[in-house]
Amino acid sequence: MTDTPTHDVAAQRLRSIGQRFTRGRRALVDALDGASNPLTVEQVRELESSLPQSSVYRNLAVLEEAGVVRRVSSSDEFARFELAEDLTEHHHHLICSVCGSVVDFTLPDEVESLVDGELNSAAKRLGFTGDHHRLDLVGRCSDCS
Amino acid sequence: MTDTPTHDVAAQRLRSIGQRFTRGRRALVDALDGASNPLTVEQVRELESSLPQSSVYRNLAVLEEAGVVRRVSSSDEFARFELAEDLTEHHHHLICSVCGSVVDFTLPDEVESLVDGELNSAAKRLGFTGDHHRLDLVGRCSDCS
DNA sequence: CTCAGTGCAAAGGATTTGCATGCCG
DNA sequence: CGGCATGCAAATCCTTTGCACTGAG
Repeated sequence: MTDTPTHDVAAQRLRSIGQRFTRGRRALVDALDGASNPLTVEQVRELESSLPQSSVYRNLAVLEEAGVVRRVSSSDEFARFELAEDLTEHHHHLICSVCGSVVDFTLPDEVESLVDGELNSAAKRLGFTGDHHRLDLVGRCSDCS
Repeated sequence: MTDTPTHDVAAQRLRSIGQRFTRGRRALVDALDGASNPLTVEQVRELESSLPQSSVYRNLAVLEEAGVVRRVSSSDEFARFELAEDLTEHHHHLICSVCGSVVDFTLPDEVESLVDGELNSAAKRLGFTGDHHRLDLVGRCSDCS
């Protein structure tokens, strides 16, 4: 078991910060890898046979630090997590302002390039060092319309 | 006193949801109006002679519901607030991933239109009703570089 | 053996809420 | 007067942390 490319990368990045790729962390990566949207801590725990929440929080923090996982903010009070973009694909989020649900979508490459160019020039102007952009559409999902 | 256009709009929107434009709420609007960036609750309280925090939270919630104020999420655990965009100007945020500070900036109109078009077509495709977009650049501010 | 990882339970901290008082309409 | 707004303090609830235990190397 293991040895999907995602597992390999996760293992390597963890190792590079002196951390192991344990069973619990594998479970987290698998849950996020299998989901098509960012997951809350509770959603992860439902998917992965009730891991203790403290371990989920702790390991998500470790995975985030290793650059395997990214924290996503929505409109509700729950933190959500997804795999880092270089393990998936650059994408954006539709965020429901009523229920907080988050759905992924992508944009054409030309649009991405244009946006990146504009953002970087704005950043430079303001003495900011850009890392990545965050482009979301806030509205209502089909359930909450 | 009062009767800046912003005050008028705020008063009207509050009235439309059956709420008053009280002194405390005026203070919040003034604080946000005077700032060039989104403010945390504590920052608001420093600016406006120590309003009680419960009132700040409660009134920001009311103002948000009235469409006068918008909640902004950063990379830290503090909620930040700014005036609604139609009371200011459409803009974006540079978010420092280290200290959580948020700085406003704008993009050329052509870019905005293009992005909106793309987002709306994606939203339609997914049964989502778009309201507004959120385009931020995450990186490091000059202090945290 | 050693030390990171785990899990439980308790603590932390931003935010919310209950309730008595005060003020605007 | 009547009801919304206020302010204090206490409660909430997501998240973090302390500590003893377990397991991999």
